Amino acid sequence: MPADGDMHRSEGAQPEDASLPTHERVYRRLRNLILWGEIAPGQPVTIQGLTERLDAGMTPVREAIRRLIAEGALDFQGNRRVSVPELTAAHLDELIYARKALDSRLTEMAFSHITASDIEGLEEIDAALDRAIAAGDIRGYLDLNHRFHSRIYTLARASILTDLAEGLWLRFGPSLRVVCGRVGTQNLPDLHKQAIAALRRGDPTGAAHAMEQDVVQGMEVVRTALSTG
Amino acid sequence: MPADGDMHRSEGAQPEDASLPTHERVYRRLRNLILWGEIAPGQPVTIQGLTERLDAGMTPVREAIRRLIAEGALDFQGNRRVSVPELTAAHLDELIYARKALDSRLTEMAFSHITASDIEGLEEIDAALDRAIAAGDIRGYLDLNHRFHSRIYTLARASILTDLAEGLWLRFGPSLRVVCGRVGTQNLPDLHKQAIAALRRGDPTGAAHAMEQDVVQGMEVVRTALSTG
DNA sequence: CATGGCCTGATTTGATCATATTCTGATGGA
DNA sequence: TCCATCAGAATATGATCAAATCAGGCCATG
Repeated sequence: MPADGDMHRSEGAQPEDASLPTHERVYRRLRNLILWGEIAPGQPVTIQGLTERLDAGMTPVREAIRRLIAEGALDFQGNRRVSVPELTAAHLDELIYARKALDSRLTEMAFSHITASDIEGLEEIDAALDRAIAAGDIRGYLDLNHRFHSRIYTLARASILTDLAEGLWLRFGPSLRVVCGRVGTQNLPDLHKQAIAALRRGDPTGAAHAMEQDVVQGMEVVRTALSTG
Repeated sequence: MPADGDMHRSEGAQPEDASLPTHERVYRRLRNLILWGEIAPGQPVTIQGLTERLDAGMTPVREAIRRLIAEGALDFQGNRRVSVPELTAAHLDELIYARKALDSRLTEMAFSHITASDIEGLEEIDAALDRAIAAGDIRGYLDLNHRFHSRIYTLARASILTDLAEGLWLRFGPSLRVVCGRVGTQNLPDLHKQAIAALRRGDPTGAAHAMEQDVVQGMEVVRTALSTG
């Protein structure tokens, strides 16, 4: 009977706050630190430094670091040295290729499962994204842009490809923030509306193509910013 | 002075024996256990079981498991349960798509750097692979086939795409062994010679296409074996 | 009286920490 | 310039604590 059980679910502000194991919490916090550029690329990462900064024991920190290394978000430089990797032009080419392949395919797959309310959800995110751009809210733009793509991944119900795609965000995310600080929000690409329109009209190939273009344009902004920086 | 230290290097057969950190050694051994199907898909993996089996402390085992979970080689099923994931038809579709995209692209990129001696190295591996097929040596076939692809990845000098591609091997490797036990080695695909010929004649697109076909055919063998099993 | 669900406690397993050990990189003297 | 010493950080262990699973018995019910 559903009378008891499942009480006081409301406590905790962020969804990350629940009584998850410490290593999981440390992992997420550290990942966000990296993703939001609060640990700059090239900067070394020490275990003991993190135990203080995150107020956690060594074992959880250690596991979080290993995990992020495996995901490519951190770089293990042989001699016990760990740092946030810096994005090179060559790496960017690889990332563009992989993201094109993954995001377009996932968009195509999402079409098979998508419902009208799913599309509305995407439009909501995109509308919020427009507001963030108009307001010059860079952090909001980055967050919502990621959320838009991430939502599509979820709809595709393709766990492996989603894993791969999310993993790529960890690799260029740290540089995104640096880059956007220089570029501003005025001419950021947003082909999301084209993708949504294609989904609505029942054109998965068109949607996939639009998303692919969105990815390319976004990554090209990064490239120019990197080369001029 | 090299007089002392570094004595009796000869013990231990594999090259994995060197004085690497324990967590690294544990990681590799565990990865091989998974890759060679010695831990069957679906079978649970416990930390304490591995500390005994691999004769290591808890911390290194723990780190190795986290790493393999992050790489998708192990599956963390909510409540502390860790196991080798089982390959479904849907997962196989995703893997085929990703491998097609990655292997073909990496072959193309390898062409830019490839030398005559590199090609000879590939031919050597492929010749050994033929011998393994003729001898019905399944394990040898699997090992050499992986080595062939892996060599190409190395030549491409694309660290991110290589990471992704190697990660995929961890996902279907465990099932490969099971599958090949049923199929035998007679009609295993080997389009490597076409790829090598294309590389030799200076045709990167042809080489990429050949490798893509090789991947597809190999994965299709897995698919039929999975569906009939 | 037999059966099935539920509860409880024992055991297994995971999570975390404090600590000992080893290794790296740097510094300073020969 | 090179080597030895030294500080500091990472690696690794085992102990301890907490959580979850499983088994077996109890009670209610048919």
